[in-house]
Amino acid sequence: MKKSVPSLVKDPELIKKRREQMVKGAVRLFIEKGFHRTTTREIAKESGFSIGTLYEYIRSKEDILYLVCDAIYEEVRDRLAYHLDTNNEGIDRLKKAVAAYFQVIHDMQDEVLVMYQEAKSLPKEALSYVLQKEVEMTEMIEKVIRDCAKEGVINVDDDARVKLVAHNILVQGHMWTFRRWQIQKHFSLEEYTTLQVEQLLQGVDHRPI
Amino acid sequence: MKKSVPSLVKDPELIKKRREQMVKGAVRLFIEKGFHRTTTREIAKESGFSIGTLYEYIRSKEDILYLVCDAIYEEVRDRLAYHLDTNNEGIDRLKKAVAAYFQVIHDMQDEVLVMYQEAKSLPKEALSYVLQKEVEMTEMIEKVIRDCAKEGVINVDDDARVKLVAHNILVQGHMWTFRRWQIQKHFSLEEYTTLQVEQLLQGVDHRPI
Amino acid sequence: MKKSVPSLVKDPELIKKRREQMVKGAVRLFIEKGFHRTTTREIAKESGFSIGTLYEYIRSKEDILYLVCDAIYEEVRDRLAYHLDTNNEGIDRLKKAVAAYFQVIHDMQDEVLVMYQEAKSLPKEALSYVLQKEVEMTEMIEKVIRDCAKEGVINVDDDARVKLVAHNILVQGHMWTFRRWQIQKHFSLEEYTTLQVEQLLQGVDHRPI
Amino acid sequence: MKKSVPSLVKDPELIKKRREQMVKGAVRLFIEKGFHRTTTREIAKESGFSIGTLYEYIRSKEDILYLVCDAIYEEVRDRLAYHLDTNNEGIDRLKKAVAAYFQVIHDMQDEVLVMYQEAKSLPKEALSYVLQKEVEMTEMIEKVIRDCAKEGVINVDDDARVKLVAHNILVQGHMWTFRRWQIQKHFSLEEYTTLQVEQLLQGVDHRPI
DNA sequence: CATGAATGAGCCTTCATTCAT
DNA sequence: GATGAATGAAGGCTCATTCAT
Repeated sequence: MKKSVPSLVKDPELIKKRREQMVKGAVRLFIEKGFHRTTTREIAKESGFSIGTLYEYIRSKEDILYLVCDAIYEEVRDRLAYHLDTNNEGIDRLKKAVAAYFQVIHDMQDEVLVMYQEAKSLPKEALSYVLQKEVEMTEMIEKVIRDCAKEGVINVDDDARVKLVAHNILVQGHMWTFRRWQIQKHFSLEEYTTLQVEQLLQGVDHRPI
Repeated sequence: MKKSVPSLVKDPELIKKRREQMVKGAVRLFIEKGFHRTTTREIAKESGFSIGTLYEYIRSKEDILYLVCDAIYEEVRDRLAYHLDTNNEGIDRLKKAVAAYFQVIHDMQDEVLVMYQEAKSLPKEALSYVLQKEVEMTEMIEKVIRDCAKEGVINVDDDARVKLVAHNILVQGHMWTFRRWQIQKHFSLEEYTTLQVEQLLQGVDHRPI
Repeated sequence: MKKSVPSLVKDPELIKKRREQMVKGAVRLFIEKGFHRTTTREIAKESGFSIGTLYEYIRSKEDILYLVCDAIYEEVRDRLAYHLDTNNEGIDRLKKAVAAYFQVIHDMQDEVLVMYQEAKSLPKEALSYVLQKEVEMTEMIEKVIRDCAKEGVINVDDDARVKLVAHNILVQGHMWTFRRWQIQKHFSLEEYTTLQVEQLLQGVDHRPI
Repeated sequence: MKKSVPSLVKDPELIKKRREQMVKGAVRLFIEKGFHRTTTREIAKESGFSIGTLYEYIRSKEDILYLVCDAIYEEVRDRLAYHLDTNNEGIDRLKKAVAAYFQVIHDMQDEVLVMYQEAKSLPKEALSYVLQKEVEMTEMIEKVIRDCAKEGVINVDDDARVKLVAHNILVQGHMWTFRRWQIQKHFSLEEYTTLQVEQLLQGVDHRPI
């Protein structure tokens, strides 16, 4: 399911290492000036090698964007998965999940921003792969909601509503970075999290015991 | 507060007319291929005049982007304002506002998408002007919420919560276009509106009498 | 049947003029260092305009090569046609034709050399168009042979032989430029022409009265 | 008289073996895409070793072209020499020589084509060496003609005419590959050979007894 | 005012060659 | 001797912008 970017270099260890450098450098630059205004030479330099070497590990500039988006998604998902793993019970399961998710987004603000703003420049096929990750993220959140519903701590009758709530949560995460110039002026992350959870819970007809 | 784009042409009527052509053409192209992949030549052609003429009415390509973003925001705001004008009472005021807002976004899906995706490429100053419009939009929604609160049909105690709810509504509008590949597969606009309003109302602790 | 190279410039007069400059400059450079070792920048400079302007009149470097080959063939053919026009009778018709052809090749030695050496780098389709010109040239020579045969001054029974003789003549023309480092050391153009005609005539079983 | 290409490797056996691989691979690629469009990496791969190894046996890409041209010439000449060795008498000596030469060219069509098309890219000095082989070939043919003349089976008075006829034969060989898209459509190799010999013989004033 | 030809900085990418392992 | 990762000069091409007509 994962699209692999071909490389002229054979050693897989080296490919991994160099691509990590590359992604790191590219993210820094994309954050600063966006994908289109960043040149491949700048990326090479920021990554610590020559333009020739850069092209030993990718075929085109778009490959870098794909690598960047892929890496960011991977990290977001891994971090989230890690936090969701903790055994929470009852309504806490959802609360902690939201908090964890918001925290991950917060920690990776710039990266998340870049990814959502530049992914559209991906070639069609690559874009599909990346969007698939978004679907996976949604499903992770959906699962938490469904689990809570099964336990009876929240009341979300139909599947459509589960989907909607999941999307809402996801988007409220993005909102923390996309509207930061407004939101973060008024709320700390904790406040934001608390308030959104309250909104959410009432909304899903949570009845405290 | 509005940033005016200088033109070499004097006749204001003409400026208006030409820029309307220009924005219309540019939006079509930006929707299709994005700001960076669209050339000024293409914009001129799509607008129905020569590249030379194009530059009689703007100073740089970025000016076009500003004009486009400005025009789209203007239209969204105007349409929304028009719908909010209708005299609604009680909780309907909010319901109708949300519905109207979602409808406007729906009607202008492509334009909204383009604006939010490309605005980041605006020069700093121009970006500020455009973001200001976002603030205005938020305030329009905030006002509706506050009015409802005053009437007592909803219960939003503090100002922070008002802001948050307003932002949530706004963002749920964007979500309708940004995640359309997911959302619009599962919901019609009416369903989406109904469900989101339900979520919202429960969330703002609306107690039906 | 002629493949036209698209241009961004509209004025046909200008296109013609600029392309003539371009072909002239390119031929000079191709003669000196070949197609692959000549850069588009050099061609632009040699033609007297900027690289940007160059690309207003062509789409790719290969277009230049096509223009060059086309122009050379056109000129060779036109010159040849002009000489064949003269009313000759009897065996003179053939003698004069060969002489005229050799003379044209001689006058355009460098151009002919370049064309035959570089045409292979043309994209497939363009190559076909150019090879078509070669066919036309062959047919012109074939006609002369056939006319002499009809008159009875030479004796070439079947069509295959006509073709062969025509090709031989054509190739003996190329030989004058391709093997010049050998041939032109030993013969003047007149000597070469005389000798080849002699060979040719005996070969086609010419019986002097 | 043979220009030797320096190698970093000492073992002459190895040099020979590797260079044979190299030439074989390079010819395949040159036939397919020409010298300039073939990369050294491709040649290394096609030859079965690494780019690093390739450069152990040559100094530059042009060395490969030289090796290729040299090898092809060598083979053509050897094959031709082998066929000329047979003891023929009278006019058969010439007939068989031409037939043998055409056959060799026919058997090595692609190689011959490549050599004549790419040799021009050789550095000046290397080109001289290669052209020298052409001279040798011409001399081989000249000798056959002269031998026949001495025997009195053909009548070629002066040396100039011998040279010319030799060149004609040589070039008619090339013609079989260079104009194959025309010639081979109309003639089989036997037909071509027969017809060309007829032309030739009549031309050199052959009087059958 | 309108036109469109001219400009050239700058971009992405390739590839012959080197050299440490 | 063999390998292949690293290098960077150089090439083809684009496109925002200008300016003479």
